[in-house]
Amino acid sequence: MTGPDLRRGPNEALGAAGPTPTHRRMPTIDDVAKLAGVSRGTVSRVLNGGHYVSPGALAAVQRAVRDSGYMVNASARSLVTKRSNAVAFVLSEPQERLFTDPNFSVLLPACTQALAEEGLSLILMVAADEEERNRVLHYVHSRHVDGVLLVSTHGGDPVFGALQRSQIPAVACGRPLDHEVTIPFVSADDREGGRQMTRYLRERGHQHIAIIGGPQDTAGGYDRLQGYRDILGRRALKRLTVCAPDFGYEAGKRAMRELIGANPDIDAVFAASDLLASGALTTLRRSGRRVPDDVAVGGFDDSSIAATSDPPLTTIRQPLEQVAKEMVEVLLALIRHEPASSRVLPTQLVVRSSA
Amino acid sequence: MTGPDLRRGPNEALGAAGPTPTHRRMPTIDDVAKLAGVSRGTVSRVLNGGHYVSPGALAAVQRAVRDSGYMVNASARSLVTKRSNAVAFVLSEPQERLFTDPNFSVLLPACTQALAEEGLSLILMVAADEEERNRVLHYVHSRHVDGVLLVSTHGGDPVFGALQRSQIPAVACGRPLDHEVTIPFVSADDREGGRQMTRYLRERGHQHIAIIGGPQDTAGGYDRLQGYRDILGRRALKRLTVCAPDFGYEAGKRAMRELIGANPDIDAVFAASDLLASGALTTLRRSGRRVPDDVAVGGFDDSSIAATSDPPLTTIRQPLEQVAKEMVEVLLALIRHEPASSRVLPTQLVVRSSA
DNA sequence: CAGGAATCTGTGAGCGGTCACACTAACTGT
DNA sequence: ACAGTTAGTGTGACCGCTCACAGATTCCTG
Repeated sequence: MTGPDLRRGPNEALGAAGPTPTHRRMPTIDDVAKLAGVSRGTVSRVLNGGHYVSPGALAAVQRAVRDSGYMVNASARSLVTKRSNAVAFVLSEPQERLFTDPNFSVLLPACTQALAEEGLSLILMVAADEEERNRVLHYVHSRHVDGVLLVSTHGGDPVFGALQRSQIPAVACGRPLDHEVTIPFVSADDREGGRQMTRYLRERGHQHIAIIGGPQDTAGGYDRLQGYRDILGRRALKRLTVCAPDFGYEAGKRAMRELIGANPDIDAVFAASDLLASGALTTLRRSGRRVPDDVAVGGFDDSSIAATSDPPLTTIRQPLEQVAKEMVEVLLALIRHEPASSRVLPTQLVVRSSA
Repeated sequence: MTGPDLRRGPNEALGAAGPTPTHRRMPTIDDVAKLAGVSRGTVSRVLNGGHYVSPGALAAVQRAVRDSGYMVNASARSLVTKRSNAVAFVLSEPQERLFTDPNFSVLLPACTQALAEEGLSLILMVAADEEERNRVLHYVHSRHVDGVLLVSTHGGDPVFGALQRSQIPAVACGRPLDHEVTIPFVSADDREGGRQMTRYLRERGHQHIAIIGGPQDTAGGYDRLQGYRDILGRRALKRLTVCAPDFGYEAGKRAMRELIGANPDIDAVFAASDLLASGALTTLRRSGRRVPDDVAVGGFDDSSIAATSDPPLTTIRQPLEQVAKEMVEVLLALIRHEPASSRVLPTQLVVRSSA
């Protein structure tokens, strides 16, 4: 005997913006069942694919759902299915990165998008310091989320190990440098990208091709430099190489200053990121050199600033939207206990005016 | 890598992946209770503040929690408390904005941070088109989240109305232009900011101060232009005013071209965003004008590009970290059914080299 | 036309917490 | 001494859903 809907306020306001003082109780699956004249089970079946439901019941339930404005209660469902339909996007980096690195600004919405298409939502977490890292780990471990998308460039990040130990489905963005880490990853082919740009600069006839490498404790920084060396071999002199401590604009300015100081007849520079390249551009302009006439500049990422810098940057395109999509794919496979492995996506040379 | 695939049956049914066989069952509150030799209720009390618990029981429970690796199940808790401890960050804008607008890159992590400090997590949602908007609304309405942080600049956004009708706690970033909208908001004082910059340019002795206004269907675009007019009054000639269709770089380039076409003796420009200013810079450089000697340029936002553009931009600082913090404050008040109202934060002139 | 398969439906038993309530025991004040 | 607090505890009733199972139809198919 299920009692009728008592103790609801007399307030029947529906669409109107009428001031409803107390929270109107949300209709439950039982309300819908009663309204449709069927059982809980049937409503549930309709809600989960509609298999084994007669056309009549289906229609009745759908109408009841519409009429009552019913929405399934996520907590109740998660409680029994043990699936939260949410994924954590963990940024295990100092805060500034989110501020400055344009790559996140495309990776993040792309992941949101790809997840949304699968009915999953993205929970953003930043793990800059020890305390935040613990909070994130605690959160993840208590099964708030079905999986983790991990963005951390620097090697030796403790989050990798912790995640790995806890058996939670996780995918990294970019190849983890730490060899102990077996979490699958998705990344662009940084090394080949480095080769592409270096090859291009050499083919354009440049004789003194310098490189502003990224931080060597990141896969991107390391691999791009390797690609450069793959092409130039021993011709890649020490004084043509500077490694920046980060991928940012200021670092690019400084590195470029160092380079022209050490080697004034440089006629080309490959910077390991667009931001570095943009900094290099500034230094070159201030030193009175014209780009690309005196010095050609190549970037990496094809981020938004590549097109808006002056001159627009010739760069290596990282297919970040694709990276996001595949990260989600791999994570989904992991969540479903299907086999999944790391993926490396091809890069592409984008020629603009700077080289 | 994971070992061979041991799934039973090739069933590919939707969501019908069986109960995960390998997962060892997470300890429940009953396990902890048994381990500590107390009842469920006592454990629950410990978990929720520890009031009315004897020191002995407290210690026993804490040890049991530690030993068993227990973590509370969020779904179970949410089911009864009706609180999800999550907040949606809804970006109701075309995708590109997240890509290009540097403001989001500071607002977003700042909100994440502020929420995390209150034990809330941030769920990122992008509502670019009709379909996505419905998905977001559906999500929010089904009480997945306790509240919504809404970022939408353009007036007439249907999300406002929908959110308002549904009685869900919500706070907007930036003043909604639509007068029907009563959702509280937090924003910088755009109008006063516009006055500050215009006043500064006038005080520096500039005679022909133009403005590149933002889109007039956004509060920022509209108010900054009003601020400019507050100072210049009728001296603000039509041919000194151009309104860009968005706050972006390209729009700035184009607008600047229009301005110098219509009025070659412009000696100062106030751009309604740093990105617009940056575009103006490019056009000015190409037209052979020096900044700030020939033309002074003022921006707005004090975003990351302000410091890295060439020359560095004199601009108006929006306290976005503060905006984020106060948005969370207001939202929290709303969630707790405490009174809360909109807040407008002061802006600040930041002098660099461009003006 | 019997009988097995396939379709459709309702029911009860949880999922893992919280919370109100009842109860005990020790501590008050008069 | 007795009632009245107050601290500390256990219990049962949910919260809203899914899922396995059993029962009831209908649909073949030999």
